[in-house]
Amino acid sequence: MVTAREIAQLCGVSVATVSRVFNRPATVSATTREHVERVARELDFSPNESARALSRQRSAMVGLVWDTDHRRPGWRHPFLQDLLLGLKSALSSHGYHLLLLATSDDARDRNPGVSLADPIAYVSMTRRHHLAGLVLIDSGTDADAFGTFAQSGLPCVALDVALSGPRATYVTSDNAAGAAEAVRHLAALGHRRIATITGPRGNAPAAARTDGYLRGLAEAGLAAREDYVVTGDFYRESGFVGMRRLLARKDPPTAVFAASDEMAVGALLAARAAGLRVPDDLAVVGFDDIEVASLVDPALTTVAQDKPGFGTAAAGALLSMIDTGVAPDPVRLPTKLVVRDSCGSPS
Amino acid sequence: MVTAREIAQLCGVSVATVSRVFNRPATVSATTREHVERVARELDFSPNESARALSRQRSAMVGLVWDTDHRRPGWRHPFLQDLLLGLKSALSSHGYHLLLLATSDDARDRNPGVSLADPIAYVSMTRRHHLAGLVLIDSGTDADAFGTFAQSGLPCVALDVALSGPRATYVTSDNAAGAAEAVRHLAALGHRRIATITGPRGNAPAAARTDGYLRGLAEAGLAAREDYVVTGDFYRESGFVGMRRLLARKDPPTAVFAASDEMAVGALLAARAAGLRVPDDLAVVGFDDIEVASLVDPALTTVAQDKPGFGTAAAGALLSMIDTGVAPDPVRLPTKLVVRDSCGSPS
DNA sequence: GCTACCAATGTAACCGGTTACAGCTGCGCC
DNA sequence: GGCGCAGCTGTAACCGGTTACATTGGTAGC
Repeated sequence: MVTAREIAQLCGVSVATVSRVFNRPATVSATTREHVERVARELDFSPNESARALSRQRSAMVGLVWDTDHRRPGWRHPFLQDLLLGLKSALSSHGYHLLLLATSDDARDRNPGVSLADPIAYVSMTRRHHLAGLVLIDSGTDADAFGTFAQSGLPCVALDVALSGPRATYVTSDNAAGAAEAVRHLAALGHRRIATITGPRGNAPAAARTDGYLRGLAEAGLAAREDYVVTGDFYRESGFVGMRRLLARKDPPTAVFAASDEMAVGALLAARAAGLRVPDDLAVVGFDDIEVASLVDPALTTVAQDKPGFGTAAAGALLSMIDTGVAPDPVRLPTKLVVRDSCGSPS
Repeated sequence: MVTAREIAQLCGVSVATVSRVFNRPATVSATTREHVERVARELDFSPNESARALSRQRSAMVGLVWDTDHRRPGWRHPFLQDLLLGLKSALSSHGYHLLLLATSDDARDRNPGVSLADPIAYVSMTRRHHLAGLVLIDSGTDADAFGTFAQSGLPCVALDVALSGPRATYVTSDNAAGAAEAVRHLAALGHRRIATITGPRGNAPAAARTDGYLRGLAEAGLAAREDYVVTGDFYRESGFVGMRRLLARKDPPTAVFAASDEMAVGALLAARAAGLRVPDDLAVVGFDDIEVASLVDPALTTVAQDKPGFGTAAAGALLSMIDTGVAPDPVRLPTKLVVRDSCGSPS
């Protein structure tokens, strides 16, 4: 690895000048700048990141806090891969890398009831590594943990969790609009008894989807019924159970909006178990557009989220916050209704 | 952030001693060691990682090279999330973090034909960040790129790509054994005409699965037939096309082993399109046990890979290589046949 | 011709640790 | 008593950059 000192010697200038060429090119005369740049290119020099981070008190890395819920080992993020892809490509174009922060499992064992094991440990790691900012992935319903981040003063952007602070913002889908569109779609197909299986209480996207469901009903001129709202937890099994409960109602619904594709799949299975045909006897709409949505039988009509968009939006918000020091407004990504076969065709 | 200097002052010792307490505790007398440890704990001190990396010429970070194939934008790793989970937990217990390396998309645009854009850029980034090692995820069939890593002298472990060198090793599933078991399972169900849809040429796991297929046939006392081997590329569509070609044979197979679940799903669809019932008219086995395997209809019998095992094995191999300086033997993870509904029950 | 100022560059302190080497102390042993 | 050695600790150089401040030379203005 060639150092700035060597470049400086070869060019007959001081290290300070070499450093300036890379950091404040405008303050260096064109002649020397070009000379240094040429030599640096020939020797394949680029500044050592550890030294740079130490000196500037700031590295070219952004931390990713992705702590899986201890109580739900089977939980998977519905589109982590696309998210990472989006993050990576947006960050790379600004020269940043993504550091996947890991706390020891010990911490999680010490705090068994808490989904995000130890926010303070993350903040401390962030400082020790001089990270430029943090991306926080929702890992359950533990809003307290996120407060620690917002108050830490570190630039951070949360995904699907409302976060606000002088240096904190978040990105989420326009969950309410997506849910409302789904419900209007069902209503347009002639359904009048439309139920919903919601996400867990305390989860912001879940709440927004329920709001959207109610709004969609209102927009379609339908009355909301309390007995048509059952609470799930985003997992498949809760969709199955929820659907079974809905079908046991006196006046069972003819259509259901599930707040996640996993639950929609569960609902599909429950319908099949009850001897109902989808979409003829029951219409189902999901939310997320995960990969399996197109594979189940019938293929699931669902509200698609802009998966890579999450990553690029998060990176964009974070980078602007790092550069300007002020938190941009929260980002609300548009959703898109993907019509497949689980609702039938317009009658 | 409190520094070692402050701890030293408070304890009335030199910074060197504080440093030794954290790095070579044995060389410090018990009295001072405990004193320093106590004060450090009270002030929540832990060494600054940038400074430490600079000084030691080695950071507590491992790089992840995950470059998606440019020619196949839709490609997704079958189990990236589990892999990361495994990696993260194994690394964290040794105090390491995972740095997701990103090259600018420019490089990829400059070298359009190459799946792994710019191995040299990755090696250089690794050096600049003083990374302790690299984890390489297979990103296509571009074996040349991996040679650059093996020769760089950096400790690196590849996933599903044979890599060897003084500081290089790899982890993979026991693909041959898994494939052989799948074929024996089909033979045990009475099938005598068993075909396969392979992965792409030049891909090591694909080749191993084909070998296993042939071995399985031999073990079942069945003769291999050239016209029962069609080449796919792991993607669903190639499974569809491959199955269609197999069904067009004079003497079509009654069972097929697909070298990936995606292709198995494609085969399922092709069978349905041809009016065949699975498993009655055709038995299908896949490989990977991705999430959709359990969701398709009929649920797919498949060879499951030890997904988090990949991560923990890779981390283990890498850490031991970092500590000892010598490359451990390649790891071959056992697979497990998961019997579902796509092959029917024993006749 | 002298001063004021600006642009370009060098000097040196600093970021916060690690570690080779040297110094000191106390002990055992001849 | 003196020597050697081991154990502990301090001193200071170093890792490789960044940047506040000083310095230099040149130019414009009066």
